[in-house]
Amino acid sequence: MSDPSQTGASATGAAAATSSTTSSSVSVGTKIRQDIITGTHAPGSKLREAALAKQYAVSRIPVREALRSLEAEGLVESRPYSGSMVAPSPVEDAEDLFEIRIVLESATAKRAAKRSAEQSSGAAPDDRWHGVRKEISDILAEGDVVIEQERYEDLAVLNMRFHFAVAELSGSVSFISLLRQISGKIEWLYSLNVTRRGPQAWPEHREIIAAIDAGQEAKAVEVMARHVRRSRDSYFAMMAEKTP
Amino acid sequence: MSDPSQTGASATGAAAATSSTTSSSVSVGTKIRQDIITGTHAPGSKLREAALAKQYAVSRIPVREALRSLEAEGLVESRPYSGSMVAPSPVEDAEDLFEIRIVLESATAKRAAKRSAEQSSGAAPDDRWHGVRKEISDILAEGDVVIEQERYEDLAVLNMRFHFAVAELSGSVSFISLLRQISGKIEWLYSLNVTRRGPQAWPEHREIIAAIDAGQEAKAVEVMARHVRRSRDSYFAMMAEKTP
DNA sequence: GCTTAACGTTTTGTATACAACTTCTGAGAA
DNA sequence: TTCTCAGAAGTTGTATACAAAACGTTAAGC
Repeated sequence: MSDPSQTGASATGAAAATSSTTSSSVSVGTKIRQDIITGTHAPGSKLREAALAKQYAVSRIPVREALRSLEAEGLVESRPYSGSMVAPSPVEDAEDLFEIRIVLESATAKRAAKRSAEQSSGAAPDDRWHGVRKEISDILAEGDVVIEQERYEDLAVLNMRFHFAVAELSGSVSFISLLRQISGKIEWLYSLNVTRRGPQAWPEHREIIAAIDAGQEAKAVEVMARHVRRSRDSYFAMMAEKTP
Repeated sequence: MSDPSQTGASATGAAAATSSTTSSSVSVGTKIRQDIITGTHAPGSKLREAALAKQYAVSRIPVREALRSLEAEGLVESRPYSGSMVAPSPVEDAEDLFEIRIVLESATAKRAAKRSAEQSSGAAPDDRWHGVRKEISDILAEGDVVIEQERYEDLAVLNMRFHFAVAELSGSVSFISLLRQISGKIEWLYSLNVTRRGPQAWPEHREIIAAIDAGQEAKAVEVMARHVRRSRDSYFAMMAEKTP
C-alpha cells in the first residue's frame, strides 16, 4: 500500500542529528506531509485519524501529533471535535507566499551581509559562521554538477538548502524558524508545478553570496529580492501557460 | 494551587467563536503559555509532562498536545524522548523579533492600503472588509477611553488587536498566520518589560489607518515601519535604563 | 412539502497502561 | 584521577479503552 522506504528528509529537516531516534510521530508526519504535497490527499479532503492510523500502521496518537505539527505548518486545518482537513491549495496564496519570501529573505540576506562584515573585521567572531559558509560553497558546487547532469529534481532540494543556509548565515533563529514555517507551503506550491527555472536561477545564488561576502547589505537585499521576484514571475508565467 | 478561573483569551485568540467547545487541550495550552509568559515557568526549565498533567488536573495527552502547539509558537523546545523545556528568553531575540514585525507589518499595511483602494473603486468588493474596518474604528475609540482612564494594561491588548486587525485588512491569511506565530514571543517580550509607550503611540495608529484609507501604499509602509521602529527603540531604551 | 427535533452512528478528545528510550549513578579498569 | 561501561530509575512515546461531542438520519409535527 504505502511504500516502506523512508522518502522523507525534506530540505527542511537539516537539523544536526544529535539524537538518531526518530519518533514514529514525526515519521508519520513526514509521510502525511508528502502525501499532501504530492496530492494524494487532495486539498479540502477530510483527514480521518482512524484511517490514517490504519494506513500508516500506527495508533491514532502519533497521527494526532503529526496533524498538530502539520497544522502549525499551515498544511492542515483543524477544528475541535470536528477533525482535520487538508488546507486549501497554496496556489490561492501564491502571491502572498512569494511576498513573504521576498520580505523575509531580503532581511536574512541583509543580516548575513552585516554579519559577514563583522566576521571580516573580527568584531564578533562566530565559529559556526565559517562552517555554514563552507556548506554554501559546497551546495553551489554540487548544484553545478547537478545542472551538468541535468538532474533538476535534485536541484530543487539544493535550492531549498541554499536559501536556508543563507538564513543560517543571518544568525537569527527567529527568521530561520519563520522561514521553516512557510517552507512546507512553498514546497507544496512548487511540487504542484515543477518550475524549470532552476538552471537559469542558479548563477543568481552566486551574486547573492558575493554581496554577502562583500558585506554590502543594500546590494544583498536588492539581489535577493530580485531573485525571489524572478522566481515568482517564472511561477506565474508557468501557471498562465498551463491554464490558458 | 492553580487558579480555577479561565484567564485565557489572549489577544491572539480573536478567532470567531464558530464552535463554543474548547477542548481541554487548548485550555491547558493557554494556561501553560500564560505561565511561561509571566515567568512562572522560567526560560530553560524543564517541562515534565507528568508534573504539568498533575498541576492542571488532566492526563498527559492534552499536555503533550499543548506542548506541541507551544513548540510551534517558539515558546517551547522539544527533543524526542528527551522532553520539553521553556525556550530561552525572547530578550535575546528582541532585535530579530522587532525586525520581523517591521518587515511583516509593513507588508500587511501596504496590502491593506492596496485593498482599500480596490474597495473604494469597487474593483473587488469584499463584505468582510467593512466589518474589519469598523472594528478598527471601535478599537481606536476604545483606546481613547482607556487612555482617558489610564488603564494601560488594557491598552496593550487593544494594541495587539489593532495590529492584527490591520493584518486582516490585508486579506492575506498567510501574513496573518505568520504574525500569529510570533505573537506569542512578542507578548512574552512585552510582558517581561511592560512598556509605557502606549499612550504616546496610540495616535500613530490613526496615521496608519489614514494612509490605508487613502490607499497610499508607500505612505502606509513608511508610517507602519516608523511606528514599529519607535516601539523597538522605546523597548531598548527601557531595557537600558533598567540594567545600567 | 418543509421544518424541526430526537436518536443513533461516527469521529474526535482524553484517561490509563505499557513499551522504548534517555539519563543519571556508580562501580571498575586504565 | 579519569574514563568507560553496565544498570537502575525516570521520562517520554505509543497502544488500547472509554467518554464526549458533532454529524447524519429518520420521523413527527406544522
